[in-house]
Amino acid sequence: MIQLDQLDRSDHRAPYVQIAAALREAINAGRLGPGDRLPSESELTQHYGVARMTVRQAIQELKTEGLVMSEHGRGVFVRAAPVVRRLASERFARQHRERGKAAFLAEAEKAGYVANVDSIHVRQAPAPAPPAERLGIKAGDPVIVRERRYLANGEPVELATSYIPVDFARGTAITENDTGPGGIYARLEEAGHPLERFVEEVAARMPTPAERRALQLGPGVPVLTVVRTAFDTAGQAVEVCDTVKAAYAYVLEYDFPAR
Amino acid sequence: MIQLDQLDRSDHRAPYVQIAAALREAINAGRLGPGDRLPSESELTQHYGVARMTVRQAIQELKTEGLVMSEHGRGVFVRAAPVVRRLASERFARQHRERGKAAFLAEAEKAGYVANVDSIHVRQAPAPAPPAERLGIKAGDPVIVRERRYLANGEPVELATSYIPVDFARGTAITENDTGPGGIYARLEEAGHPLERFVEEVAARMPTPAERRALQLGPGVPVLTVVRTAFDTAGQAVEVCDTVKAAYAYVLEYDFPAR
DNA sequence: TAGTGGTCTAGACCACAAC
DNA sequence: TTGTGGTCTAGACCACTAA
Repeated sequence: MIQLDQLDRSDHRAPYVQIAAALREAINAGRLGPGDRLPSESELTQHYGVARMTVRQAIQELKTEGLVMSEHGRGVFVRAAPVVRRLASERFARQHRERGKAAFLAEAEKAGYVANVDSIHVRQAPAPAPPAERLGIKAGDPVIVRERRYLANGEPVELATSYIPVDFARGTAITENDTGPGGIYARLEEAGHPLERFVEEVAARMPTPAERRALQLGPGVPVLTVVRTAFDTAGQAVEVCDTVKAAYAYVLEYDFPAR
Repeated sequence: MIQLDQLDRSDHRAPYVQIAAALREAINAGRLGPGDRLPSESELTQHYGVARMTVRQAIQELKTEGLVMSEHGRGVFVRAAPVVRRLASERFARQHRERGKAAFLAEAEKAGYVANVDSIHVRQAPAPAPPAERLGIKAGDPVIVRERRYLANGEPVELATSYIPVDFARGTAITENDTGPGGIYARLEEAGHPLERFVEEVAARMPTPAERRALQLGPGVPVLTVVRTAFDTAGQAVEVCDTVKAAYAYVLEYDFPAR
């Protein structure tokens, strides 16, 4: 078992807080690396001379912080190091579209991981209020809804839902499962809507149970949400893309002038 | 006490899961609104006929989801709806600095809430590795470290730590508690470092216990982290600002061209 | 002072994983 | 079969809040 300090009974902090701190320190110092198993609950109860519930409370702290995850019958493990992907603002550069690459795939190629898309579901439906507002249409107006899930090295990392007013999608591959080289944005440009700018709204929250399942997230793991609105050169919003990303897998990078 | 179904002993779900589900449903259905107190632990143990730890585990679930927060000696309360603030990219526009406003205060004025800054702590110290790398200096080189906490309407919402190489700060108010009109960036520009661009790296994670205390976050509430690097017109990184924001209080908005 | 949540003990039985 | 974590019981004492 790894080296862990004993409890300091003169410390005003509760024993479970001290135990959690000792384990956290061991992880941060690298004595416990990604994927390593923590000492078992019975080892910890003996080492610290406390009841099992006290040890479990310490571990609960670390789970809530997203540092560790437990596997029934196997043990408690340090969460694997995040495969951090930087999504630079350039990821939507037109040159990628001209070369036939969609943004997620272009980024994957650069960062050296294997990207996949699955669960593609395309349908026409009435627009929900939040995307309708951003598109400048009325809630309930018909839109093409494209849902898909992105995987990196086989792990699900992002859920995305795009909303495109039917008028902009008619007669294009946007209504197909496979949108062809360059993806949705290439098709919109061909259809007379050259893109000028994007607006992204970034926030974070805890996932819903459905999102937890789809992204295979343990408890205590937050998600990043990004709502991107694409505008054409006429200033018209042509697409809203609502994404939910596993927070551990992403760092979003933005570059902007000081003016 | 509000209406709650009894346990279903034929249900395969654990009692604490059923109790959590019943309380969650009461919140979502509006029988328990924001700020309302949940039934006390003793009321719930009697109602469901279970041990106190079982009830506490159910409440722990809801805390992890960010639905409720507990107050020692008072009770467990449904969390109030978030007050969302948008921080547009323009918040660092030079015009604000010229008018003598720092970014946070300029944003507050626009959005109509009362902003405060407290716990300002300024010191000189060796640079930790992450900011040093972004500043293009060696870890351990001396930097001015400015720590502060931002409050909106009296609630703490953000912790910020800035790192400025001593060479850029010498002889300026950057080493003072009060940096004067326009803040750090105005002083850097006066000192011969006109700002050209910013890079922000955005991510989300669960807070550390210290961050939880400083931001008065319940367990199960994530934070947004933003690391901003400021570059002058010579392409030199002149400041790194590391911020931790209460996720419920922020939506970050970015605007960028399609190129 | 009464009621609330916070922490802790010392057991118990169960489900799951690995040998 | 052994060891792991998951769930639960029935108590205990403490710290905080409000009347």
